[in-house]
Order: sequence, then structure tokens, then C-alpha cells
Amino acid sequence: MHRHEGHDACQAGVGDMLARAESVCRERGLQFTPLRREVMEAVAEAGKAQGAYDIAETLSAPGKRVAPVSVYRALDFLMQQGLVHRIASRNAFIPCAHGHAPGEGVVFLICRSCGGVDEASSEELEDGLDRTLKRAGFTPAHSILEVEGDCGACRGRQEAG
Amino acid sequence: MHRHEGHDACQAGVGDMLARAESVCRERGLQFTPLRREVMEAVAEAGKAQGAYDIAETLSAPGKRVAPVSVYRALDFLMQQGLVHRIASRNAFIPCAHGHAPGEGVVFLICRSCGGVDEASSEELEDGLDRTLKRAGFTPAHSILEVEGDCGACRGRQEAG
DNA sequence: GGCGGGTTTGTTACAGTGTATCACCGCAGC
DNA sequence: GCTGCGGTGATACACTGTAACAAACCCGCC
Repeated sequence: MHRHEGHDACQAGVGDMLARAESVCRERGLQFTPLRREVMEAVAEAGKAQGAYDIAETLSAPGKRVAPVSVYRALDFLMQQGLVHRIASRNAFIPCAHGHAPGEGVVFLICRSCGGVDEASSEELEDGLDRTLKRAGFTPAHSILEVEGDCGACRGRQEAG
Repeated sequence: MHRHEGHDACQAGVGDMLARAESVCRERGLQFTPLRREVMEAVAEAGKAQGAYDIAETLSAPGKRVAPVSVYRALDFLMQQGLVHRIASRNAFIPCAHGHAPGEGVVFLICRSCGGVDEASSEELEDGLDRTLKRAGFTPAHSILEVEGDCGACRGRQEAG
């Protein structure tokens, strides 16, 4: 079972994500500054993975420039708190749709037609990976699992249209 | 069962890799040019993943400069033929230790102390991934599975030393 | 041998991604 | 007030990758 219903559902939850970010920071005694909130919001609102430079542009306005370096710092912070993820194959960032421990086996499903990114996780997959690593004598610290393909919604649209 | 014994075993096979590359190209009617051979050799000889610029530097000598763009082209070719792999999380390249179909579920095991990269594959892992994707209604086209951690050799060395 | 067409390589320039460094600001605590 | 500290702004830079065009090469063909 994947844990949510698609990108529309995700977008509906922007407020939830911000609320969660805020409470996570409060719990940990960390600052959820305006900049961090804006970056979190930009990542959460976009329907697809955003590059750091995209975010910088989104947040910039005539007279108020947000430099990419500031975005990177905010993203680093948000990633450390597990609030956003980095998609290595795209050099882009997405909001974390639900809490999970860092290093836990989550797969990112990247749709090549709509650009949306879903998260999926399963015991089965994690067990398979663990056993494979154990057999190889390898101690994992951090995993990157990304699959590019077509999400159900887009495939349906193609078949219909 | 992982399919080979570690980085020393890999390095011993540089000649084999070149021979395989050559025969693959001959079979497919493609050119295994001197540049492509040199790039393949550089990737195969290095004990760890090499960046394109590293390779360019390795191949350059006083009076004979190899530009990164040439290396990228050779790498693109070698990747298309399945002779080298790209490690997305490192922006770096490794030789393919053994033949496998493109898109097949191979995991890259990246050691954070020695920098070596192993390949591992298992039915179990692939099945788990397939089922997880199917449940999510996602049709995969291409997967990236990379795990960072400590390889057996390095862990042994740490415990001993 | 010369010609034409495809592929490979060289070269330059540039776009995109990410980091280092330093200065400044705001704020808590003394 | 002073100091220390985390966050931000700003500039510069390093690293990664691609576009575009020209030159060299190869190979079949006339």
C-alpha cells in the first residue's frame, strides 16, 4: 500500500506540512525562520521536484532577491530535520510527505511525464535490501532508491487520450 | 549471493574489462576508438568512482590535453553499451563488473571509507521492488539504487586497527 | 584516386549545481 | 554594553554537464 493518493492529495496538504515542520522545529528547539518557512512552502506547493535555483527564483521578487546559497542552507536544514528530500537523479528537492526515520527504506517514484514524485515504502523491499546487503558484507548508512517511470494517473491519461 | 569478491578482484580484471568492451563493440559493429579505450581503462584502473574531470586530468599529459567534453562523450557511449555505470549520488563513474541488461535491478554499494563501489543484485530485492511499484500503480522505466556505508574490508580493518 | 556522408574528436563557450568566505544582523546571556 | 552564536546577505568561485561548430577520420562508392 502506498501511503497517499497522488500529487493532488499532496498539494492539498501544504498547510499540514508547514504545521508539521513548525512543530518538529519547536520540539527540537530549532528555529523555523521566515526563510525556512518560505523555502518549505515553495517546495511543498510545487507539484514536482524543485531545483534550488527554481526555489530561489520563486521566492525572489522585484526588490527582494533570495540568493541560491540561502536556499541551499535552508534546504540543508530542512533535510537534516527530515522535512524535505533530495532527488539525486534530478538535483531537485521534494517535501517529505510523511515522517520516517532517516535512512529508512523509502523509494521515490519519479514520473517522467508529469514530473511528480511519490514516496513508497514497504517491509518487503526493505527486507530484500537488508538481506542483499548482509550477504554482500556491507553495512548501510544511507540509501538512495529512485525509480523513474510513469505514474498511474499519467498512464491512464495516455491510454484514454 | 553477490557476484564478485570485492575491489581487489575487480582491479585484477582491468584487462578482462577492456577485452569485454572490445568484443562488445565488435559484436555490435561499433567503434572502440583509442579515446574510448583510454576512458574505459582509466575508469577500470581507478579503485573508486571517478568524476569526468578526474578522468580528463588522468588522460591529459603535457602537450596532450583531453577536454572533459570528450570524456563525457566517451562515457555516454560506454554507458549506452552497459560498460560503465554512473553513480548519481557522487556524479562519478565506475566500470561495470559484469554484464547485465539495462534497467535490471543492480544496487551500488558505495564505501564511505575507501570510496570503492561494488555491485550487488538479487532476485529477492528485484521482486520486492517490483511488487512495491505494482502496488503503487507505477510503471518503472529506470532505477537508481545506491547505498552508502562501509564495505566488509574497511569494517574489518577498522575493528582490527 | 577522388568524392560524399556519417561518425568521432577538438575547441570554445556557456548553463546549471553547489560551496567557501566574509561581513552583517538579531538576540540571548552575562 | 559586551560577547557569543546562529542565521542571513553577498560575492566569488569550483564543479558538473551541454550546445554548437569546425576539423579529422573512416568507409563505401564512383
